[in-house]
Amino acid sequence: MTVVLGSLGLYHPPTDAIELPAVLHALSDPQRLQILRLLDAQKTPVPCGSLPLGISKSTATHHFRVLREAGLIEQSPTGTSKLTTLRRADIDARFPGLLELVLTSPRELSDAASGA
Amino acid sequence: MTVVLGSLGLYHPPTDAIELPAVLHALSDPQRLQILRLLDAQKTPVPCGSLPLGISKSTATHHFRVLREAGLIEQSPTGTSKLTTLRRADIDARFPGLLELVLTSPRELSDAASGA
DNA sequence: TCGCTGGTACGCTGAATATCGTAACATATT
DNA sequence: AATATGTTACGATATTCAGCGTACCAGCGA
Repeated sequence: MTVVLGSLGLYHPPTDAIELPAVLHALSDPQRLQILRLLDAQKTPVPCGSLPLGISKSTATHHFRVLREAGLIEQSPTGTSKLTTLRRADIDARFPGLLELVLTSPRELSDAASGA
Repeated sequence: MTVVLGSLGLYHPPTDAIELPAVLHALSDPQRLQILRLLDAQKTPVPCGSLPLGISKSTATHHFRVLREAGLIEQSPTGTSKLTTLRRADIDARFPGLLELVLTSPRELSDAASGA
């Protein structure tokens, strides 16, 4: 029996089911924060694999799933790849200002590098 | 400006060293979110143990430490207890709007907390 | 001094998670 | 059909973390 791989089973929480702890948890990982910033910078649907992340493909998949299940991104299968977009409107509707705040906040990496 | 709040041994990050991932991680736990909401409601320095949390003393200590080391609360030893306050001004200075947003966001956590 | 009380330190456990490599799968192209 | 590309599933590992109990420490009051 062949296992049905998830083309059809991509869970996206509806807007009003996006939960704060899950969102904050998803945002609390620097890697995922970076993904969101890249997505925001691109402002264009991109395949998962086209972002300059220094991690393996499986790890990337993991992070994208966390982001998707938290309601932060949308992934729509298109051809061989999966176009990923920020659910900006949904997040803004649910937690106004959060995304803006997180994307534009001081970059912890540069702060740490400056020798605090 | 290395301002050490509180007294010896209790680490409090200076305002400009409060880091986003740490803050978001601290906020991503419903229990800790609840603590912050209670602190915000009290608006008065309270001993750690005087909040109606359904957890053990050691667990409470753990959560308070996470919050303190993330820069979200200040704990100053006073007599036998430790007065705890929200570092509202510091958090607002560093991440404007975040605290307000988190404290006033939809309370889906009451559902989760009632079952556990 | 002796207790009482608020809080911490330590050790532990079970669960979650960040990471990887490898294998498998879906779609498009040849 | 065969292949190439993009992504996911699976299995494994190491780390983190929430939670607890117990023992302990620091002040305060008797």
